[in-house]
Amino acid sequence: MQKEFGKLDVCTYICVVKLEQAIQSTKFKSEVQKAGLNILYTAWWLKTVTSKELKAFGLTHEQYNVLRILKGSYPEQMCVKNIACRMIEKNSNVPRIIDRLELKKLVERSTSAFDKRETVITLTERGMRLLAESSVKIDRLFGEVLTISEEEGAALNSLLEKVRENEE
Amino acid sequence: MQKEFGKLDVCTYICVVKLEQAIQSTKFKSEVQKAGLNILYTAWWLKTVTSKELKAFGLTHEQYNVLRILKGSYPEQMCVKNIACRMIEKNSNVPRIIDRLELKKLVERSTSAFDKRETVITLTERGMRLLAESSVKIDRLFGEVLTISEEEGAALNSLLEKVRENEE
DNA sequence: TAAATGTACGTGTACGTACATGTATTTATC
DNA sequence: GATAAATACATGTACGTACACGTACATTTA
Repeated sequence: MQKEFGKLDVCTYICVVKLEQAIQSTKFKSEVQKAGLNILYTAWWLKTVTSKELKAFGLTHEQYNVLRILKGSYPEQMCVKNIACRMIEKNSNVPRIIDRLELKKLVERSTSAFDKRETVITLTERGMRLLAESSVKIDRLFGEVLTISEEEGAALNSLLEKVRENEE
Repeated sequence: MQKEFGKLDVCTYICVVKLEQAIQSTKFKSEVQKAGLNILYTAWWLKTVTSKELKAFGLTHEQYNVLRILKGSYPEQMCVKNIACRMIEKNSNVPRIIDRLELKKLVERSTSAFDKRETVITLTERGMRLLAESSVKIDRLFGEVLTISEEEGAALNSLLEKVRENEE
């Protein structure tokens, strides 16, 4: 049985449009405050939608990201540090994610010859194959789900960068 | 020592504006794909900024949210289910978050008289006080950090709702 | 009213995040 | 060249998420 919240279950939430309905709140202090919550909620929504798709491949969102980053510099290998600095969530514990990928034989660890402190990660044949299969699905999903136009995408990008303009 | 990624440490990331710089990538397939990553990154950024502020109060982002939700219906009590359906992350394990708030004596659990399956949560005096102090700080932080205008906030909100318009 | 079904919540597990610390190795400094 | 500082990574802990399942209680149905 699917977990439920109020009258809506998790599947329903994925189709819910309005923030007010999603978090059962109508009183926001301002559009700006609402935007903050909206960013958090939309990120959760995006992650959930893609995670559901990745489940068929036995991958988590984060494991998929690491595989994609590795592919990005293929055939050049990458060390853990260089993977970490490309992750979206900057506190990702990359060694731990690598542990799981290694268990599934999707990547291999070896010590760098140039700097023995570095652990160099290689995508295996199997990892390449799984990534190829899953990324087709994910790209298609994004195409189906994110139906905003390029212009709207660009507008969204410039607004989000503006949001992040200020430091602490 | 602060954890580092490439040349940037976590504190630096908080001030980084451009997504390209943040995730060390310049080749996005489209503005729409970039927007997807931008939403995820901005959400991480927002959470990190507020979590740092909440640390002074011994609260996590999620614990703070639960306290705020409780205050929202104060003095009326809330059951676990009704808290859960107001959380931004819909799979939050609310009983576990309540466990920690209860340990810190910020809330109290009791069984509902109307429906013995329900656990009713009450904000304690101490919880009220801590929430009051911390929310002043958080509201101020948001005011300082989110310097977009109300119009920009409204534009952002309508774009984000458009992003979520499509189901799986 | 007895049995079946549904609901609310607690709890267990795998995984991820945030952060601190330990260890091996490299680089900087004297 | 020896020592100190910095770096790369692994690992431990507390907490959160995603999800499955168990138990107590409520509601529906026969």
